[in-house]
Amino acid sequence: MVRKKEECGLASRDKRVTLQDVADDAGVSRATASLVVRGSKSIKPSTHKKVIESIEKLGYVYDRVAASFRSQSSSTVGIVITDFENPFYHQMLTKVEDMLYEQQFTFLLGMSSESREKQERVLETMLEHRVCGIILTPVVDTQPTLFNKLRALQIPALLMGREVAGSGADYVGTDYRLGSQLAVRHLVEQGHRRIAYIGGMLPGNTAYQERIDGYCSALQEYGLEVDPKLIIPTPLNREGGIRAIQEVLQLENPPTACFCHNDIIALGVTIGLRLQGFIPGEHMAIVGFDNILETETVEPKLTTVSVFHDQWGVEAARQMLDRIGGLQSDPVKIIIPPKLIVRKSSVCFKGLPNLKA
Amino acid sequence: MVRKKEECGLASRDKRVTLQDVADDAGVSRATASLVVRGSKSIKPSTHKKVIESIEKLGYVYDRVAASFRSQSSSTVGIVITDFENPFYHQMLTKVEDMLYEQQFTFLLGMSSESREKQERVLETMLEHRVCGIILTPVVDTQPTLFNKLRALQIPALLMGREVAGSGADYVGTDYRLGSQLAVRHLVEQGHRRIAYIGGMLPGNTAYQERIDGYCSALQEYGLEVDPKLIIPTPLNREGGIRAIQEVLQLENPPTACFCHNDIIALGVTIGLRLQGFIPGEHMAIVGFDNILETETVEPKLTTVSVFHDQWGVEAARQMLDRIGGLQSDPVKIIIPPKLIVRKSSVCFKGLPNLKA
DNA sequence: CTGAAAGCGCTTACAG
DNA sequence: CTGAAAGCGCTTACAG
Repeated sequence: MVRKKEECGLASRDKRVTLQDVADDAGVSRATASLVVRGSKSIKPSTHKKVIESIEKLGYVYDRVAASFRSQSSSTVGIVITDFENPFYHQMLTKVEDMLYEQQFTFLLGMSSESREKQERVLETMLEHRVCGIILTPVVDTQPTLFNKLRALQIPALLMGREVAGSGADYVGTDYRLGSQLAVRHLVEQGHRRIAYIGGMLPGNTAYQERIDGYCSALQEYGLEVDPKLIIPTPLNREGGIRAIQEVLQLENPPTACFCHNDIIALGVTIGLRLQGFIPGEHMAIVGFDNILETETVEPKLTTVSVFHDQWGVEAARQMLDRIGGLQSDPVKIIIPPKLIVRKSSVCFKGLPNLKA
Repeated sequence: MVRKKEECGLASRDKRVTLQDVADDAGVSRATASLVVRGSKSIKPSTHKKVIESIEKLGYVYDRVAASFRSQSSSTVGIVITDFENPFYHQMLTKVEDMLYEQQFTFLLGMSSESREKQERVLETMLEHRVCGIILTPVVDTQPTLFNKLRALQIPALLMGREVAGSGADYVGTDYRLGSQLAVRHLVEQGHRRIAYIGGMLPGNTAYQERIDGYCSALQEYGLEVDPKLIIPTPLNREGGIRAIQEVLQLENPPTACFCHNDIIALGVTIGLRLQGFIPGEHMAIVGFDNILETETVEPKLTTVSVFHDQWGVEAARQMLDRIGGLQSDPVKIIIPPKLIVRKSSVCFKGLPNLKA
């Protein structure tokens, strides 16, 4: 028996089922089928049913690429993070995913690895994919010109945690200055007079600068002097904390408390103290920043400043959805207030043993 | 002065610059411009230069949606994970992102939250977006029928860490059975005779079942009996570890060592021991599974089974790229051999103090 | 190496 | 509520 090519099993399997096929099968027009697929209310129930049945029968898969293309719209949001290791992103991404998903949006994820060049290329790729919005944790030295193209294409952008002056983008973050003040005030109230700041110092980056400001101003509130020797720059990871505390312990006149840039560093400080034979908390008070999960399970539990990263995700998604919905306004700054979480690491201090022994 | 609408600033800003605009500006045809954009070798350098200049001048952004649509191809891979909290994913995603990015692929990320229904909907959305491949960590009770549609559409799928019998998908994982054997043998060699297994027991899931098998068979190698009371099911998180060790410590005849389903549970066990006044490692030997970063900074450092999750990412990306490239073959199983990493938590045992005191 | 024409699978007015 | 026609911005043969 001779078959025409279109009737061959192989040929038909290679061919995608289209809305036209569904319409033919259901005995309606393509336009009608399209309305059914998109859940229009103005379709007779009996017609709706027929079309749905044909869709199931034929295994039709809606082609969003074609739909986006035709309507020149998009349901894809681009999210660019610096890396996957930082626990900060997990709560944030979980919330953002949840909320965007609810509204039928999908997201493209990119990673900048703290490289300005990679960030630029990732962003360009996302524009090529016609995302309808971008949520970005900018790398440290991001220039405002990065956002020129986004503005020209009228694609809303939202920055997370790090501001870029002149970007014209919305911003979600916290008041790092206040957070640092809360931490340092608490330590002073606990009786500490010499308090180290352990963390990065990247000039021009607000998230860094504000912490230092808060640290200094809180000390000054109590008439305490800022000793530059107690400001210890270090890489923002566990190792950085371990190395920094070794440095601290060798100072002429060591501090009795450490306020750390983030929890990861504070955990490094905890480890580092043990490595040197000290008891974290008892010999040296410690306060972190972020309130990651590990702060509750480390011994001693870590006092920290919670910045509610899950809330950042909620606000970022909400604001982005508003912008995608067409909201026109000047750039918005959403600041989630930080809160001090007091745990054992800052309230069990017994004094430093003689270091020079 | 009367202007035609097309000449208005506003109208032209709303209109996307197309390849035709670039071609017009450069004085070539659209086909030529298309070749330049896609980096064809068969274009005169002078023509290439003219087109590139026009692209920059006009701020042209390549429209991948249109290109994908026309060529009926795709450069987007879908990745579905169960959640963002598990550190397992971080190394894996980092490698996958890197390698796909090198090859000009982008990825859509979805989260199943261990819900079968959500997993199904996320997958459907990805198909609608015409991904060219799917990398999936399936939820525990995933049915092989989930993959029928993928097969019909000839979209390659790859499973990470959990097999689904009959799925027809490629698989990247480790030998959980061997990993458990390595851990338990080590504990027996250290003199332990009563060794608990703390972790989930989800029947039908190979990643779980294989661990139990390895645990039992290693004990039997040494002629030790398997005591069902020492197999403690618990949620796969820190709290689960904390609660499980409390249970263990109340047993009539408690074990002297715990082999844990993963590092997070082992960290919970460590915390739990301290909470009860015991010294982890000295009073109870502990071995984890995964080799996450935290195992090196906890006190005592955690002995664990490394399964090289970064290597999973490399292999998954490589295999997926092969499939996307058209590789036809039966489903492949890529097994990364596990390795025991001995640290302090399993080699400083001094014996359990009298529990019933 | 370049140009003219067709078409990917939808959505969008516009009639009926 | 339904149908016929146009077109989104590219790529793909096919001639020249």
